Amino acid sequence: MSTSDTYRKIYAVVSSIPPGCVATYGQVARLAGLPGRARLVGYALSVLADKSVPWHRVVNAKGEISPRSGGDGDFVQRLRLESEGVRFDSHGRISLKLYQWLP
DNA sequence: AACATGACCATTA
DNA sequence: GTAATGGCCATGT
Repeated sequence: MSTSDTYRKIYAVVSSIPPGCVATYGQVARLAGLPGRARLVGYALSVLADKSVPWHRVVNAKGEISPRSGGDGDFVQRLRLESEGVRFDSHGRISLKLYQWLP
């Protein structure tokens, strides 16, 4: 098993998140067979450049968008989610109770 | 090989 | 509600 396989597994799980739903980093890690490696999910997405992967549907455990080093990333993520029907509350957070993906 | 960094999470106080 | 701590591991210097 090489590291690329691990990344592909993560991308596969993220790609399987249905529109209008979100998943947390820890959740993606678990579904990818990597319990406790939530940080790798974040890292995998940070180096991701594949537009076919809906990375914007992945948020942190607080239901908030994680700030990133890139430029417009966090801003674009919010716009994309709202475009899919996901609503944010006054605190800029998502109601996981309503939108979290339950496979 | 060692060290620092990073789109994180859960627990504890 | 906030703050600090430990665990996780790929990448680049």
